[in-house]
Amino acid sequence: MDWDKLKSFHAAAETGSLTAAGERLKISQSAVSRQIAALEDQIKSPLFQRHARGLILTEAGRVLHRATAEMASSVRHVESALNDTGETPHGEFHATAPLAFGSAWLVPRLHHFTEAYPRINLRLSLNDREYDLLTLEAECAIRLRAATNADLIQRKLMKVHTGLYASPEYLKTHRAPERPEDLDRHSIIAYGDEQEHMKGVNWAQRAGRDDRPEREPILTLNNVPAMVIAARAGVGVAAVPEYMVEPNSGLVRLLPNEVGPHFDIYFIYPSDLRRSKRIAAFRDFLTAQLKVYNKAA
Amino acid sequence: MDWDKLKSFHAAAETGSLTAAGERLKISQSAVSRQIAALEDQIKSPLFQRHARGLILTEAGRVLHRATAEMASSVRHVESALNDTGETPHGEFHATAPLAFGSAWLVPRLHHFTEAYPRINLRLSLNDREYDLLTLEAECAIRLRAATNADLIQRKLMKVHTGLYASPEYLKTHRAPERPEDLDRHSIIAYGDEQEHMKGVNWAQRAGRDDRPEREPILTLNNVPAMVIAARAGVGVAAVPEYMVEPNSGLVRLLPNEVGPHFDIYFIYPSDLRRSKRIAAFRDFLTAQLKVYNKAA
DNA sequence: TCCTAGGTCTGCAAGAATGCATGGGAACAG
DNA sequence: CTGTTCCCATGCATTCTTGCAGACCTAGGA
Repeated sequence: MDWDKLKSFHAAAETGSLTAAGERLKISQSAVSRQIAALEDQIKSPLFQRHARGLILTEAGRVLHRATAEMASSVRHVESALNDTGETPHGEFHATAPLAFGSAWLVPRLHHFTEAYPRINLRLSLNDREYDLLTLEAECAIRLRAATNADLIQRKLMKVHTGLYASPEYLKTHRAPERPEDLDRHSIIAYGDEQEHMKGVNWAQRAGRDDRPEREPILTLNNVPAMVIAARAGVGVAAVPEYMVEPNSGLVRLLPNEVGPHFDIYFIYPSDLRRSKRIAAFRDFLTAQLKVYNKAA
Repeated sequence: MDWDKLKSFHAAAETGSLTAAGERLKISQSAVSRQIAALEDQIKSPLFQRHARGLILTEAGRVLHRATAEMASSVRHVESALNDTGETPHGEFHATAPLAFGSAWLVPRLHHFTEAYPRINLRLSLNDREYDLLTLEAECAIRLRAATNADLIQRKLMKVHTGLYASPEYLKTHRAPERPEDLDRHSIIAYGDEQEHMKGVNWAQRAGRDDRPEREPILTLNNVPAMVIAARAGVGVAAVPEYMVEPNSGLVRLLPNEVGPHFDIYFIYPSDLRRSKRIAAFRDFLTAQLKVYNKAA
């Protein structure tokens, strides 16, 4: 059985299309098509149902996909391990972070990392879904939730508070609230998504409402940076983590003495990579930047 | 990273030579050479020390080999699983058995299996080393020792007794013993190997010696079928399992009323393959043949 | 109903990997 | 010390795979 064909099959199974698989593998779609045809020929049974919008795995395809997923995981592990030879950390390094934290806090500080470790090729996936660290879908993650798996090592980075923000222009027409109850006469920008665990930030809807039902938001977004943009554009009041708002960013903090909801941010990586120089480098970078950030606050 | 090249590397790492790897993969040695050169190029570090008699893995090579071994295991698992679709058992099937039991007992009965399951392509490895069933180095094994791993399912096939045998020609010059002590004046054919666990059969050296040291064998072999051949050729007295000697095989059983050492024979397979039709077929064949064999005895 | 978008399959020329034959080096036996 | 035997590396003709371009199919919207 031809391992390269299995690799092509794997890419097709993951992406759900021969075209996308070809792009991922940097070969043509026709090559993928023929490789998979050859595989199907060999095991004398189709691996995909060809559908007008892409591919659906057959039963045999699912069986094969489980195996190729293991193989892909092995490959990623060994690539990671081989990048940990030598003195200085180097090689491709794949990290992931939540969209909001990543774009607002992490990315503006990343140059400190890239300058300190020029031989590391960082690939940062900003994405709120949880990558599977055990199969090294990513080598480390910054997450808003602690991991439960014992094979993952985690370290709490910081506790984050949520603040209420609005633009000065908005506040010209809506007087700034003095007590949480005053939010009743404000336009609320809310966070909303399928992902329940992000709901913790919707403080603006609850603050000062006690037993009364939540306020109806005027705008619901599934993207925290977009909430900040909306607030800055004068749409209304948004409750977002403090790190989303730089000191002179043109947003005014409302009810600064109210303690909003808070949550923790974790740095997580598989215990296999305990000795990884690249992980250590990234961890050191994070803690150093946190120190600076906390001192400024 | 090119999975086919990893396959070539794996074959080279396992066989210890590019030439042998080429033979196993049915490609030329030069192709293997170049694929591995390409890999070494990619990770910028050699995978083998080229030696006049073959290859020795470097540190990086060992790391990579662990990964490719996992991949190879995944491939074998999925090949096995894909062969278990459909109604009738079919496909390649790899079993292993001890050399002696396999050649003397199993092989003469195999035609019943091959005739009953013509769509199974049986590959039987007669070998006293223990194949790793968990990585499907073989799909099932007949062994003289119980397995300790919980992921292996085992079933005791039979209890085997050891008998003392010599040829009629030999007995013309050496009177047949009437008591175990009489073996002192006989030539002993012994079993000896690095593998300690096979030593149980060396009854001929101990029988009737109580506290006295064992008899010195006149010939030591690491191959039980060869012991039978030696006994048949009149070299001396050999203690071998009963199944090694067919009723009218030209060997005489000595001291038939003495109970020699005995051991158990197990049929073992990984619990993953609990539902494998091919395993079930082989197990059924074995139990059916055992029934016939025990009835005859 | 037709058109578009997104996807897969196929013919043909270009390009990459293969096999063969050869060269060279290291171990081992005589 | 020399011949022999295993090995691995490399040049060249060949084969196989790839990429490109276009045909074809189906779902969904105008």
